[in-house]
Amino acid sequence: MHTSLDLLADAADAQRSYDSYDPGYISSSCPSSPETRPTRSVVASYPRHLRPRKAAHKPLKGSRVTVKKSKPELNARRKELLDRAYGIKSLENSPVNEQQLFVLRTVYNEITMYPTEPWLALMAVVLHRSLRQVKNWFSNCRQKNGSGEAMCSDTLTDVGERVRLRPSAIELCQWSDAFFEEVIMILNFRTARQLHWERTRASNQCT
DNA sequence: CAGGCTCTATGCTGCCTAAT
DNA sequence: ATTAGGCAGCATAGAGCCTG
Repeated sequence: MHTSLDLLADAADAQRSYDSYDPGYISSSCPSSPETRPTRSVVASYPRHLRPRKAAHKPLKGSRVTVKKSKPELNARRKELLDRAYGIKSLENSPVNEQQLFVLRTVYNEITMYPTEPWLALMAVVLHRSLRQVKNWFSNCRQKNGSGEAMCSDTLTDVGERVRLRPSAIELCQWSDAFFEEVIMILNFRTARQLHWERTRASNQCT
């Protein structure tokens, strides 16, 4: 499997190679569909799923970022992503599958421990998890691994928004929503392909 | 089966920032 | 300067899994 930095470098090359960015290519039928996600609830006949829960947090209204200049198309794209992310209904307490875990860990370890809301929404859409689940995953990961504040530094995106990124990610290139999307799509696709190859090989060895 | 561990989700609190 | 809103950190609840 390629290293995470390889993937980032590939995405950086991809970004440099095209002029017009078309953000509409994320298909609703992404590889990590909900029916492929193993859930404890399914195994245990949904015992917890059917039980009443305390009220969830209110949806977040927007990340606290400083915008130097606004881009109507960027804002429209973000609204679309957020709408789709909020529309995802994941099973409660369902653990992330192998593919989702690899993508999330790569972002956490190689890019940022503090993704902005648009980036969280993008990951939610691509990985087919709810926005809150992705947000909780990062929150819990920081909790498990310590705050790690010193491991991320402030930097500015192409539209002047402040984000906290890993030093290695800052060195790579200028970050933007489009570039992050490129990275996630490549990462998700390669992970899906790799896992498919490994499963195929394992089943062939069994027969 | 009990106890410990892990993972996900929730509630609370303090801090920060933008708005007034 | 004050205030309101949002976020991160922390503690903890609850469920599943594993092991003895």
